[in-house]
Amino acid sequence: MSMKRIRPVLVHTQEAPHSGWKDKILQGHCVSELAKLPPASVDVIFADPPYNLQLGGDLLRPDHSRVDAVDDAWDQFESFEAYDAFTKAWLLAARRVLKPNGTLWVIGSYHNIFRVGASLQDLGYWILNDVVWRKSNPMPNFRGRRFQNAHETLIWASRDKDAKSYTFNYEAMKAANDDVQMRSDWLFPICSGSERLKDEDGCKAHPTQKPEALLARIILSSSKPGDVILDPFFGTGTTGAVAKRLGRHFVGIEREDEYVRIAKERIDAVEPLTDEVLRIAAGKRAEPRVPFASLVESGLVAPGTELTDAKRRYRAYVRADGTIAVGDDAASIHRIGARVQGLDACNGWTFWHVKRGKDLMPIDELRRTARERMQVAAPA
Amino acid sequence: MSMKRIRPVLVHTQEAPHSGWKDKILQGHCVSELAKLPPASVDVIFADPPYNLQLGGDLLRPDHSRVDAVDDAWDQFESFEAYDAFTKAWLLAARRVLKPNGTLWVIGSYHNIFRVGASLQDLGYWILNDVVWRKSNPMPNFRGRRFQNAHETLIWASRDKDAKSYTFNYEAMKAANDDVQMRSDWLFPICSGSERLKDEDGCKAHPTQKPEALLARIILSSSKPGDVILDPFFGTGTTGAVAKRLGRHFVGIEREDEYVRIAKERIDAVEPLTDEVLRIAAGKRAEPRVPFASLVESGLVAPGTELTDAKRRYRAYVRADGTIAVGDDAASIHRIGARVQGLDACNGWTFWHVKRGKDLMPIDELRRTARERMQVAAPA
DNA sequence: CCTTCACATGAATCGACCT
DNA sequence: AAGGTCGATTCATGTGAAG
Repeated sequence: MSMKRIRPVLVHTQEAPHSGWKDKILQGHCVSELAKLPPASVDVIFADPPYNLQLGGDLLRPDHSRVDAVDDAWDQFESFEAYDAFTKAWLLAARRVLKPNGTLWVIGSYHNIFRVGASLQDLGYWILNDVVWRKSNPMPNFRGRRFQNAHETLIWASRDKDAKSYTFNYEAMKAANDDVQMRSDWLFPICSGSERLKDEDGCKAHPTQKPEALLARIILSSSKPGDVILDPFFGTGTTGAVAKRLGRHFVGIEREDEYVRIAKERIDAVEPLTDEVLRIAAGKRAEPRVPFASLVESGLVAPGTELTDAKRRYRAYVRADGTIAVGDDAASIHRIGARVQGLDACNGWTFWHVKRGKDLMPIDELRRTARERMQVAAPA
Repeated sequence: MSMKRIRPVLVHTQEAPHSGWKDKILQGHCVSELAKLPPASVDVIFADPPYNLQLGGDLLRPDHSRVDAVDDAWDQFESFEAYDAFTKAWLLAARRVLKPNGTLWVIGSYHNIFRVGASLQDLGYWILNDVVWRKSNPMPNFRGRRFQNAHETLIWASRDKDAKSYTFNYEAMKAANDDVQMRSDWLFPICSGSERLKDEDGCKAHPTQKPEALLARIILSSSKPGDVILDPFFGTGTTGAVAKRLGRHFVGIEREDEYVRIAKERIDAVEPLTDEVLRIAAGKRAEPRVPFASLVESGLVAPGTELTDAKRRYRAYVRADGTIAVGDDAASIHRIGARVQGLDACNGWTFWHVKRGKDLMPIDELRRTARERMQVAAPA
C-alpha cells in the first residue's frame, strides 16, 4: 500500500492531492478508494458490507492479492476465509483514514456479523457497544423452521482501546429517549413505501437500502455538525443523504455506476436543516468550567459564608482564597465534602448549600448565575 | 479429532462405560468431562461460557457505591488468542456429544460473542438464528459514555449445515406469542428477587445466574419432552432445574464444588410438571414506550415544526435530534414544558400541541399513531 | 392495612485537564 | 509521561422500614 500510488480522484481543484474530497462519491472498490483518502481525516465510518458469503465480485486479501470468486464448489472453510480476508482488508483501509478519536459503525446479520466483529477486534478496534436494530415490520419466516429474523446487529467501535475522547452525544440521546438513557436496542421500521428508491420498472433500486431513521440515530449520537461521515459501501447513498440533511459532510465509495447515479441525484435533492435545528443538546460536560474561587472573587459568595450539606449535618466556612474550612482543615469544596463524609470523592457543587431565607440552595445554582454572567461578558 | 475414533454408542445396557450419565452433574473441566460422555447422545446444548470481560478499575455509581463486577478468575484470559483456543476446545468437544440433528445454544455479550460465533462457524456448526435477550431492567451506564448495555446475544446453531431435522416447536412458539411467529428478540427481566440464589451471607451465590424464563423458552422451542439437555458451564444449575421441570433430562458440567452443591440441592427441590401442554407464563405486555425522537425519526413530526401549549402561550420548535427548543434552551418535551411554566415537571405529551388546520392537536395523538404502527412488532 | 420512602443492586471492556 | 485535581454520572425492581 505505497503512498506513492495515491492520486487525486474525482478532484475538482488541481493544487493539493487530497483537496476537495468531501461531499463526493468515489466510484471504485472500497479498499483502493480508501487508500486514496488522507489519513486520520474522517470522524465516523458507517459500513454496510455485503452480508452474503457467495460474493460475485472481487475479494482482496490484506495484501491486496485477489481471491477467486466464491462458488458452491468451495468448501465451507475456504469461503469463510475468503470473507474474512475481504473484511480485514476494508477494515484496515478504513482504520487508516479514521481520526484517532473517530468511531466505526458496521451493520450485519448473523451470516457475517460474528466474523466482522472478531476481525475488527483482531485489528485493534475497540468495541464500545453492540446495538440491535429491532425491525417493527420484519419479513416473516415462511417455512416455519426458525424464529422470525426480526433484527440486525450494529457494532460501534473506537479506533483504539485507549481512545477515550470519541464523540457520544449522551445528553442528546437521553433527551431524545424521554429523559432516560438510550439503550442498545433500537426499534425502527424497515425501509419501505415512498422512502424506498425504485428504478424505472418500479422495482426496488437497491436490495438492502437502510432506513434513514437508523442512519439519523447513528449520526446524531456519534458525530457533531460539520464532521465527516464516510460510507465505504455507499449503495444508493442513504448515509450521504442523512449526513447532508443533518449538517455533516459525507464521503461515499461505491462500485456500481447505477447506484452512484441514483445516490447523486438523491443527495442533490436533500435540503440541509438549519443550524438552529441541528444544535446538540449539551450536558454539563460541555459547559465552561467555573472555579469556586471565582464565585468568591466576583462577590457571589462572601468570604465567611457558612456552607452546609442538604441535611445540615456538616458545616464549613468560605475563605477568601476560594477554599472552604472545617475547623483547621481547609481545601477545595470537593476535598472537604469528601472528607466530612469519609468518602474518596465528592462533587462539592451539589453537596454544599448556602442559606436563602429558611431554605437551602446548592452552590451549583450560584455557579449557574456565574455562567450566565460570563455569557453576557464574553458571548461565543 | 479423527473420525476413526467415533463409534456408534448410545448405550442402553449396564455393561457400557457410559451408562447412568443422565440427570447428573459432572464435576470437572468442561472439555475433559465432555470427552467422557458418549458421542452423538445429546439433543440440545446450552452454554453460558465466560464472557472475557475486560474491566478497568473500580466503577462507582453516581451515589459513590461500588459496582460488584464480575472479576472471578475463571473469566480472565491472556488475549483474544487464548480465549479463542479455549472456545474452540469446548465447542469441538461439545460437537462430538451432540446428536446429528441436535442444536447448540450459546449466550454472550459483545465482549465474546463475535469470537464465539466465528469459532463455531469455523468448526462446522451452522447458525440457525441469532436471538437477542432484551433486558427489561438492565444496569445503567453510570458514566454516560456509551449506550446502556441492555441486551445479550444468543446464537442457535445446528451441528452441521445439512442437518434439516433439528427440533423447532414452531407452533408452540407461535401460540406462546399471541399467535404470531416468535421473533428473534425476546424480552425478559434479569434474574433477581427470590429467584436469585443467595449464599449464607445473603450475597448472590453466582455472579451471572440466568433467569429461568430464558432457559424455559430455549428448552421449549428446541427440544421435546424426554430429550437430553447438556450444559457445560452449569454454574448453579438453572439449565438443570428448568429441564427437569419441563420433563427433559439434563447433564451438567461444573468445576466449582460450591456451585455443584448448590445446583444439586436446587434441582432436587424441583417438581416436574406433569401437564402435557407446557406453556410459558405470558410475559407482561405493557404499552410500548415511544420516545418523542422516534416521531421525528419516523417523519410523523418534521424538524422545525412549531409546538405550542393548548392556550398558545408558549412556543417551541422541534429539532432533528428529538429535543425541542425555546430560544437557546433545548431539551426534552418534558423538560422544556416544565421550564416555560416554571414547574418542576411536566408531561410534554399532553402539554405540547401541533397545528392541524386552525386547531391544535396534542402530540399525544401522534404518539398513539406511532404505537399503532408499531403494534406489528408484538413484543414478547 | 395501605402508602411512601430509603436503600440495595444487576455479566461493565464507563474521564478530562492541568501541571 | 505521570500524577493530582476537578467534578460528572443511574434505571428498574425488590425489600423493608416508616408513616
